[in-house]
Amino acid sequence: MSIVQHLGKKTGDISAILLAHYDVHARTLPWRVPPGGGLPDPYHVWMSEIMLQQTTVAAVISYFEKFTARWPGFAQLAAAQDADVMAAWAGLGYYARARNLLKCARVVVDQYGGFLPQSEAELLKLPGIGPYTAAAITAIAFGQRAVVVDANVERVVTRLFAIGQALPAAKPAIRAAMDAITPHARSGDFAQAMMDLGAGLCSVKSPQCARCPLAPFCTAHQAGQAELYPVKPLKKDKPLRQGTAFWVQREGHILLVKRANKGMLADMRALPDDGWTARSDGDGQPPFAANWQLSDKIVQHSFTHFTLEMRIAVTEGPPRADFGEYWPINSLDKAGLPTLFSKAIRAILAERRD
DNA sequence: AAATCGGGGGC
DNA sequence: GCCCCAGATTT
Repeated sequence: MSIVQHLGKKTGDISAILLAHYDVHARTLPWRVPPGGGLPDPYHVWMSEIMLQQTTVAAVISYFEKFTARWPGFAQLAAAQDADVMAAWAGLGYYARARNLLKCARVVVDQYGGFLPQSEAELLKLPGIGPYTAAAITAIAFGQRAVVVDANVERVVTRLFAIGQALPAAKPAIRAAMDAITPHARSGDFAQAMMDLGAGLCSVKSPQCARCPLAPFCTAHQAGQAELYPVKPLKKDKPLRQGTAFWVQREGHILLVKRANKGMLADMRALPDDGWTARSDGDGQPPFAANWQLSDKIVQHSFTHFTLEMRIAVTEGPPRADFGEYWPINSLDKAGLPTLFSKAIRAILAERRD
């Protein structure tokens, strides 16, 4: 018997009860309008959904405010300088999203008259918009029914129906179950209600089933095993890589470079480095011959699939490098550097204060 | 199907 | 320290 058949007539009860709960308990977020307040601005929905990919609400809020204040709509964003957008995204991570954000805004302006297409299939063709984001925009911004599945929904649904298959193999079953409980009216609110539930009561570690409006429907809870779902795949161990970054100082400025347009931290402004990657250590070779002094400070930074220990070599005065740009030390916070290099700079400046 | 791609918050 | 997060894209 399939999950959908097993649900029977309870599917409507789940959405009705959860929506009633959402009407009272919805989180207030900058990209939302209160329940019953009509549809939000599609530009805001799109912007928030891109920023929220694999990123917590708490980390996104200030970036959302900054971006929408500086670029209030698709037209303004499409006209922005690439480097300005990349710098504004600095610190949020997954920088391919920033490049795709800009690409997408330009496609919307050039090919869609400045408005997002309203069909899920058409949204799916746009840069940076995958199955989750296309469904979320369709439901939340345009009020059309769509089946929205993110990590919160995966957790809530696997618990509701005790789906014991491991991720990612469980995804088709999860989607089928979400499809079965998604209402035709207010499917956007329903999706957000499921996400609020996953971010709050139905948490990873210690779910608060006693306060959950869906507890009467929840198979995992009834078995006292909510925290066992979803079943995750074993994760591989992260390698430790060694690398070096180079601090080239001249007359109150330091040398910054633009990283390659592929791979780690692509297109971002950065300190020169010795070519470290996720797969191999750097070669330790500086960008040019000089009197290099190796700092005692070592920056440790953990990425998704490896950890980097980065040493910092310092040189001052001539020779002048014939590449990159010299940036004023006292405004390095405005250079738009990824966190790894911000850490390195803080380390050197702290060393000098000591 | 598996690997790649950041960073911070929670515990 | 480890786990996770409003995933998409490439390999």
